[in-house]
Amino acid sequence: MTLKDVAREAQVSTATVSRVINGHGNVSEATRERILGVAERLRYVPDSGARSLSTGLTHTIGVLLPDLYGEFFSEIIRGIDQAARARGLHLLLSGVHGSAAEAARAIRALKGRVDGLLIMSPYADAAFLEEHSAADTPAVLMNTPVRGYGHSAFSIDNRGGARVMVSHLASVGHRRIAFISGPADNFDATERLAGYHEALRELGLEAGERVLPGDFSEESGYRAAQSLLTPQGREWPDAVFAANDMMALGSLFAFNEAHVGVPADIALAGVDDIPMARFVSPPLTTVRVRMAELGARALERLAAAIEAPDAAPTTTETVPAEL
Amino acid sequence: MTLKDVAREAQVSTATVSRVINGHGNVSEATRERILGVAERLRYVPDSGARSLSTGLTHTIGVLLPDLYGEFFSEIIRGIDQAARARGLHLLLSGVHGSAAEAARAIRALKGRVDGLLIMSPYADAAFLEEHSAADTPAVLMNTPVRGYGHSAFSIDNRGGARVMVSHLASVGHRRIAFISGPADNFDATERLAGYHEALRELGLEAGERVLPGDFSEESGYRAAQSLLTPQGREWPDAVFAANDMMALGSLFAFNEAHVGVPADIALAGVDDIPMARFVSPPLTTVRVRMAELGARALERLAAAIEAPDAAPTTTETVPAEL
DNA sequence: CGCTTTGAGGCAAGCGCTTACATGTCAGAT
DNA sequence: ATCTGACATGTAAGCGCTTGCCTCAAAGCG
Repeated sequence: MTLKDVAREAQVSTATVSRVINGHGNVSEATRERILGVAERLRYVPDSGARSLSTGLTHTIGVLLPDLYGEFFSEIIRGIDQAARARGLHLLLSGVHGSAAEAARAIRALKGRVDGLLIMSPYADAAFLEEHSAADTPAVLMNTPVRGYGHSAFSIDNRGGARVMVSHLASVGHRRIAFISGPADNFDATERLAGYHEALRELGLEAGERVLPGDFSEESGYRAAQSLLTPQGREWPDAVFAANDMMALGSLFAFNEAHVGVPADIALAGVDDIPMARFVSPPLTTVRVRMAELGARALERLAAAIEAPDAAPTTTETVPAEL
Repeated sequence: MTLKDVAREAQVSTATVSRVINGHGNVSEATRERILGVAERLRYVPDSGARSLSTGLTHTIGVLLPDLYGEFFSEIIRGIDQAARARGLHLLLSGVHGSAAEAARAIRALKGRVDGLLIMSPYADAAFLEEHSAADTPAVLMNTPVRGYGHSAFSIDNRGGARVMVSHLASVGHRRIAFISGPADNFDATERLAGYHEALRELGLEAGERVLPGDFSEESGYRAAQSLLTPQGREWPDAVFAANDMMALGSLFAFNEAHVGVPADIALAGVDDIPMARFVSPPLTTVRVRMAELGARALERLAAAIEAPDAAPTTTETVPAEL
């Protein structure tokens, strides 16, 4: 079952068998076929582990993701897998839940198993990688707060997406646009909030600014909407823009309960384009993020970096489309 | 950066360093600490690839999944990952879309990289594994049509789930229960249909039997429901049981459009417990399948088989719960 | 006809690590 | 004072594969 067995059986040296298996030249057609025959008969399958040791190439890339929940991640993984398959690469998947220490351990455990790293983790900044990953292991960061520093990074254009949505709401006539924010320690959330602020400023709509607290949960969206409806002397906004779809859904339920018409009385928008957004009535206006594309592009970039470790590392952004 | 470097620097043989790194005894406390110090200073990280070669253990298991779409798979992966993490195992993920040949290639490419295989694929029957996978590589099948034959297998209890749902519908008084079936070549779909038939027979409700064609798409559920409503001389059923939630949703829209009250005029049920089922109004009655649990249990079983290749292989089923 | 090419294939040195076995030491035991 | 272990290390043989370099003979050359 090893190279050596095939060599013995075919009466040649292991070198020749190796050449045949790898399609390197300098083997006569006759022996070539004999060896192929023997290999077939013996059901020889090369041991990729051993091959990796001697070539230094694993054709595998390590993927570190913070959590494996939901549509969001399955989309990323799908994109990565698709691109990897096209390039003949394998994926070593690692969910990193906890601390930076756990992330570090995960990265170290990958030494010698992967040719490169695809990382989405709050801890993965340049210093962290410098510290825990071999210098010669290319890495691409996904959706990370930090930029540049010798590693490529792909991020969702949260800020831009939020601005596009605000512009859209403004363009259909809304002036007082409220925002339901996400967790303050969440990168996506703060970026979306920043985009909201920027857009208001640009459009001169600061007067209608109103930010309600939220934590990405449906529940928090529900509460935020309710707080909006209590007659506190302040007028209702024309539109409510939630930092994610779940909160938008929560708001929708609150509005429904209060018999506030959407979009008749108040417009409602979210971010994420979760499948559900399409199915509620009225369908939610939402910003789509093409996660699969993000994953695929990150993989492509990594693959390129592996093949030619001299291409300039850039920070690029995935552009979200309005839905 | 290799064992040898550490050995040289610490003025000992590689054997001793190896012993220290792996915590094998017979090393004096003094050298032990010296070596640890040097390793730290040199930022030595063992090459797991090389280690695998010489120990024959990779601490990695290969996961073959047919498709990487949606909640369904992210749940399976989450369950697997969780169990793997608990056991210190890594996951080599491989999406297999196309033919049996592709699946075979994927399996062979894993030779020497994994200690075991977790497979969900229509092609993966015993003969297939026999043919393409090394005899000494344990494998566990998930949700596969074929049973036993020396490999453990975990399946969703589609049949039982369907029966439970039919019983439930019957117990709340429905007598004429229609079924919207899934693709005829889909294992899950045919099992659910079989469960439906069985339950009707057991309950003596064959008279109300009615099977409508569907293909798991929302669209097909919509059409099925419409076909039910056209006055063809036949009475409406009391209840409609769709082979999956998407079709149930489609039906729901059709009923809403036709101003047929759910559940007032007709009951509606599905299978899968997709998140959306909770959010439509009225919430769908649905059968839940704990995919994460399935994945986790399959991984556990595989891990056990790797550690002790002599445990009896069994075919077990995941039990779905009514929601 | 002697000499350089060239194609086919073998030799053997790794890749980085583990581990059975051998060696050397020193503290008791006799 | 000699012997016997127990303990701390070193030696070296792999694990399965790749590859630079070398050999050998047949073919091409003037």
